[in-house]
Amino acid sequence: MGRPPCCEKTGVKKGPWTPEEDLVLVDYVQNHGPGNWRAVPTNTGLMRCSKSCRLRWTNYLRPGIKRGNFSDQEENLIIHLQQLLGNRWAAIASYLPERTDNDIKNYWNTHLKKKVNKAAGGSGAAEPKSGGGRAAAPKGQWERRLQTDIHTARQALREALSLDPAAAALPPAKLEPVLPTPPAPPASPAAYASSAENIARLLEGWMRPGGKASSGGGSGSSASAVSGGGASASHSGGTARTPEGSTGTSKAEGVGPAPPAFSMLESWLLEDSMGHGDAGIMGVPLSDPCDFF
DNA sequence: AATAAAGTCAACCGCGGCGTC
DNA sequence: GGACGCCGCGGTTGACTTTAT
Repeated sequence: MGRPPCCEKTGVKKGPWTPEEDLVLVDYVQNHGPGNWRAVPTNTGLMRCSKSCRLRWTNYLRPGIKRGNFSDQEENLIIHLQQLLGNRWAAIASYLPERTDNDIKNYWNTHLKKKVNKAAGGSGAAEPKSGGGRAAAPKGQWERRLQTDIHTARQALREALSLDPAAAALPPAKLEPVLPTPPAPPASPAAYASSAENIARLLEGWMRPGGKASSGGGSGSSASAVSGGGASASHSGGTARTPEGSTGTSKAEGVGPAPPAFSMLESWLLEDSMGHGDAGIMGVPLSDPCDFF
């Protein structure tokens, strides 16, 4: 009614992305930076809608994202954050810089939900359900509410991290100076270059005879070589991945070291324990305590 | 070895928020 | 102040893979 479908334009391609399309998109983002997605299809000739381009970039081509292989710390963190924030995957993802909201959402729906439900004895208490899909409160309000929850969140994080022996074993020396705010997306050309490397590897695996070229998209879409069976090839950013094109699921990968995100979180927690307070958390100063609700 | 069922994940859809005119 | 357009988010779907029978 009010709004026409975003991709009503005829000729807009849907479905899995091909490596060629990925290359075009990466090339464009390298030159122009992410953003102005509306202009991407027209400037690149990609027969994709702007949304699709943005999604592809943020979920797969963006450098520095890690896929599959969620560690116990990450699991615990997601569970706790989910309890605190509800299904605000973007907000949760901001605490896991290497993970995309889509990835976290999928992981929650496929793994953690069951896990938590089981742990809760099927009481169904695991889902706070922050108001039927959309936030029950306006954004500004929930952000403020989130800030009030910071202490609770920290406790939860501490809990989450302390539950995992591996976390406790992490040498404090690894902790880096930290911004408590979620890391900003990479902006330097070098960062984009790493994305180009992703694509290069992707193509490498795609063209390799044994590389399961089109196994993914059984229905003839070569892109599934990227997103399906060979999906892992497209996301080397940050984590070393074998070009074997394993299924991209967690079992296909070895257990890696704790992600930097956890160093950050731990550092944040440490800072807190040392009395550095909330300054800077969420990067948004709480203007007025009276604003709460 | 073949088939069915379950699990996983990439992508799409629709909605709401925010900025601009 | 209202209308319009773009962006981002969360829910959902469909295709593919893996596991069980």
